[in-house]
Order: sequence, then structure tokens, then C-alpha cells
Amino acid sequence: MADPQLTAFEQILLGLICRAPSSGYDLKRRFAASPLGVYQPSSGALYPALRRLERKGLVRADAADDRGGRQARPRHVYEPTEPGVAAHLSWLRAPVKPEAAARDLGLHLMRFALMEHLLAPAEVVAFLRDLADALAGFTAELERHAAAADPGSVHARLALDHGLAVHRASLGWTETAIAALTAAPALAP
Amino acid sequence: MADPQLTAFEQILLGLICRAPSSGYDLKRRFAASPLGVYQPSSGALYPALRRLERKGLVRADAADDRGGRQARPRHVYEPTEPGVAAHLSWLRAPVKPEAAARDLGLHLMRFALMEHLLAPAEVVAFLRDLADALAGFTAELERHAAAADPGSVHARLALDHGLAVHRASLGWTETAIAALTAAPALAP
DNA sequence: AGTATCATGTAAGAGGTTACATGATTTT
DNA sequence: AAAATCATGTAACCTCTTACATGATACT
Repeated sequence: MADPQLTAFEQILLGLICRAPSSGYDLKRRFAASPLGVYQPSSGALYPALRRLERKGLVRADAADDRGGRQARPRHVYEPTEPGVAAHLSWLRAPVKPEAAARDLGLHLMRFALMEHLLAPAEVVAFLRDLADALAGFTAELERHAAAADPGSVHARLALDHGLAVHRASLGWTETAIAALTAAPALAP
Repeated sequence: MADPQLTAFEQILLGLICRAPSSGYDLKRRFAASPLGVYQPSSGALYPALRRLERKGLVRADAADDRGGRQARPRHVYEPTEPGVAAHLSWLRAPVKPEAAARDLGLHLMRFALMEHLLAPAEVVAFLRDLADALAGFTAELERHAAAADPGSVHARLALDHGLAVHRASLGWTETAIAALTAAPALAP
């Protein structure tokens, strides 16, 4: 019940709201602050998406909470509902689909980032292992492609090599990440 | 004149048609054959896109060319027009925008793959150097982010490390690619 | 007084996905 | 005879981008 196919964008918004109740503008700033603001959602994408989450009962708008000055339009500060938190946790815990891991790697990294403090370290490590398996499968497939490739096309071969290099780097990262998380699962300085 | 903002998908279709005249179904197969069929365009995306290219005068449909059996609907084999070839070449030669290089790396790799036999080796190497510069700038920006990052968030830091590892791999690849292309620009075995 | 920022939203248009439709040819 | 493949296309629906609108407050 409840989880009728959210888009990736909606899932991420829900996750950010679960981390900290936010208004639309807050969310814009959080996107902008993230490394280089790779994705800067437009107003026309952001506000309707928040409305959809609200309509589905996953977030609730606490319209109040003015901070001193009174704006033309009141800030809508969204907080997650219980079904919202449940939907977010079930998204975080969704199994890694091997075909989707390589294609939607950025989304999986986002999921990993949002797992902090919400999932048990063992669950996070299990996720990383599944991701590593998926990436290993993908690189193996690429290697098979490379072996069977038309030797006449130098550029195609080089592009394939790029894919291999990048996915091997991702794969290597999973190991360092697992090591970092198993060495000190919750050590505070 | 002529190049009123084609989408990335349209540019790639045009490029594939420039390499070899193709029907819609041919193009589907070529996408499917490419490494793992990472992107498999749907009919609802493919055929309208071909029509748009045709309407813009960049490709022309040679409706004939039945291969023996007569199908219900004739195969439309598309070939590029002169403006189509020109538009493709100007896309291949478009300068690398530093902000876009990291975000649309896959698209740049596609561009690189389509340059083969159409651009002079010197142009290809120049493209790769521009790409390398853009990637170097991006990794430097990521490193600055990493230095200024909140040390409290282990996952955010690890996700950033992933970005760094991947873009360093891309950057490393550009050097091997340049080396491969400068060593033997057009050597046949 | 004028500009920038805060803060939310709408309208038009483009493009994609899913699912369906169609019908001949080839394979089982 | 049934099923898969070849081959093209359409319709409904959804979401995104771009551009605009609105108006208060903070800065210069």
C-alpha cells in the first residue's frame, strides 16, 4: 500500500525531506550546494513534484513557520508523513537490479548517500555488495563485447575502453567504501 | 543556417544515418547491438524523431528498396542530405563546454565514436584535449568540495570520492586515447 | 530609489514511455 | 497452424524545460 511508482526525482525529494523538513526553496539550495550542482531542478519541475508527493500523502505542508518577515506567499515547509517515511525506507531497501545498476549509477549513489543514519551498517554494506556484483557483471559483459568487437573500428573500441575504465573505477570504489564502513561503522571523532 | 537546436537523440540518429543509411528498425538493432543496449529507444520516440529530421530536411527517405518479400508497410531507408551531413559535422566540431562535459559525458563519448573517418585525426585529438581539460577542471572542483566537506557525513564524503574516482578514470582514459590516436593515426593491420 | 534575493507558482510546448494496432514473412 | 520476427506507426499520459508572473523584504 502506498508507493504507486514514484519517479526518481520524487524519491530523492522525499528522501531529502526525510533528512530535514524543507521548503521548495530550501531544496533548491540543497541541490545547488551539492557537488557542482550537477542537477538544478527548475521551479516547474520542483513545485509540481512536491504537490504530487503531498497529494499522495507522503509529505505534509506545515504552512505556518514564518521566520520573522512576512512574505507574499507563505513558505510551505514539507515534512514526511509516516507513509512517507515508510515509502522512503522501502526505496532505500529495494533490491539492486543488475541491469539498472550501471545505467542508473548516479541514482544508486544518491540512494547510498541517503541511507546514512537510516539503515543499519549491515544493510548498507549488503547494498554495496549487491552493487559491486552488478558492476562486476556489467564489466564482464563489456569485456565480452570488447573481445568480440570489430577490430576495424578504433573509436568504438576506445569508447568501450572508456566504459570499462569507468566501471572498474566504480567497482574499486565499492571495495574502499565497504572497507571504510566495516572498519568503523559508527565512530564519532 | 539549418541546425535549429536538434536534441541529443536526434543528433545521434543523424550521426548513425550518416555512417550508414538505415531504416528505423535498423537503428533499433544498432542501438541494441551497442554495448549492452544501454539505451533502447522506443518506437514512440524513434519514428517521430526520424520524421522531425526528415521535416527539417536533414535526412531523406528512400521508400523503395524492398528486399525480396513485400511487407505490409514499406521500409523507409533514410539517408542524409547535404544539409544533414553539414549539421552532423558541425555538431561533431562543436566546442566542448566545460560545464556540460562531466554531466553529459556519455554524449561526448558518442560524439567521439561518431568522429571516426569523418574528422581529421588532429581534430579528434584536439577534441580529446578539450575534454581532458574540462574533466580536469571538474575533478579540481570536486576536490575543493571534498576539502570543504562536512566531516560528519561519511556517506556524502564517500559518494564524492566515487565521483572523483570515476572522473579520474575518464581523465586517464583521455590520455590513453590520445596516445593510441597519435601513435598510429591511420595504420591498417 | 533601485536592485537582488526570498519564495512560490502557472502556461505553453516539447519529448519520452507505455501500450496498442497492423499485417506480412519466417520459423517451429 | 501457431508463434515469433520484421517493420512501422498512433494515442494517451506524464513530466520536464523555458519563460513569465507576483510581491515582500534586504541591501546599496
